[in-house]
Amino acid sequence: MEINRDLATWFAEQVVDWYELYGRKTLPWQLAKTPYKVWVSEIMLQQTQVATVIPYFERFMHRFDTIEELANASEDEVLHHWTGLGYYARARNLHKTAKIITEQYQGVFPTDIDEVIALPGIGRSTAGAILSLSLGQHHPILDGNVKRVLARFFTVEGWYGNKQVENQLWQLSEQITPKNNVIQFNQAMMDLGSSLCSRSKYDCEPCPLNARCDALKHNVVNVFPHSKPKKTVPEKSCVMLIIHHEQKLLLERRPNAGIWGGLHCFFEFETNEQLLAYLAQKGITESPMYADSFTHVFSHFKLAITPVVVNLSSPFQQINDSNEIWYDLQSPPKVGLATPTKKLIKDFKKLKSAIE
DNA sequence: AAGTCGGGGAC
DNA sequence: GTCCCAGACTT
Repeated sequence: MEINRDLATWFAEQVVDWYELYGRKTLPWQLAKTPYKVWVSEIMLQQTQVATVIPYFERFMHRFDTIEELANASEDEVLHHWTGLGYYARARNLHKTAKIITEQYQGVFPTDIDEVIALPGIGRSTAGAILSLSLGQHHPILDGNVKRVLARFFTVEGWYGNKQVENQLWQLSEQITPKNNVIQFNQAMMDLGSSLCSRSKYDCEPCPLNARCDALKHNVVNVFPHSKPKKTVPEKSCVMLIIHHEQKLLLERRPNAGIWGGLHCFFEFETNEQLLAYLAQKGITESPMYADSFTHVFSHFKLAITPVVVNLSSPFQQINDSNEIWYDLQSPPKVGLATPTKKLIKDFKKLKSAIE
């Protein structure tokens, strides 16, 4: 879709002028801006709202104040600072990339867009955001906010999870992004998308683009962007084994591939029979105690979890699996925890007294 | 092109 | 309850 040049110029001017008056300028990653800060913020902000990110960002930057500091940390500690944010591959890729930058770029964040896109966890939009926002380089971006503004302004049909639709939106973003004032423009598009042009609570009256917005003109703002075709989410169930001995709980580190990759969790079994077989195989004779199950909800399925507590009278002689740790309730180790694990640890005393 | 990967906030 | 959010990666 080819955009009229005058329209593109007008669009950019409107957006930049609006930013000067109403845009966000004092978010934690906007103060004393560096590529490192913008990079960390962009990764945290993937599929995650600004308000949720802010406290995580502050803690993360306080602990890892340079790329080198991050590169030298253990993956467990990085995941520890990510606990509760979700999409844990983001944290592992962030750590991996910090090592690459330290080793291959002398600790300096690369400034070539193709080199940046080649880094783990950074795609075209995030790379464009980092280099434009921190260094003023001329790159278009296409996050959820920009997609929504463009889909409405140009009434782009179809769900933008679809590749065809996304390509079309990229072409629009390329044409609309101005050579001058890229920093203000890109930031403004995200601000606009998350405020006046939000999905449900949009407010067109004060919008700087309302004079020429196609969706507004045809009174169809509410149906753009077209939403994702829905389907029912599957429900699964599992049993989580909490092995307990003298204020210590046994956890295992999960493989990086799959759900909760790299995080520490209780032993998870699909069925109670599998759990009992495991106890028998380990020679554990103390009887398991069953607590009330609860449901943990993911984007793509639900998981009904039944906690099972076993009080060991004497601990295993040795832990021969390096992925297993005794989690000391008195002095908790800094490792990544899945949210249900964190909840179970927090509620452990209550849980225990309820079933004994 | 479709599926995977989280958790929380808004409604 | 539903939907969505400053997406990237695997298959």
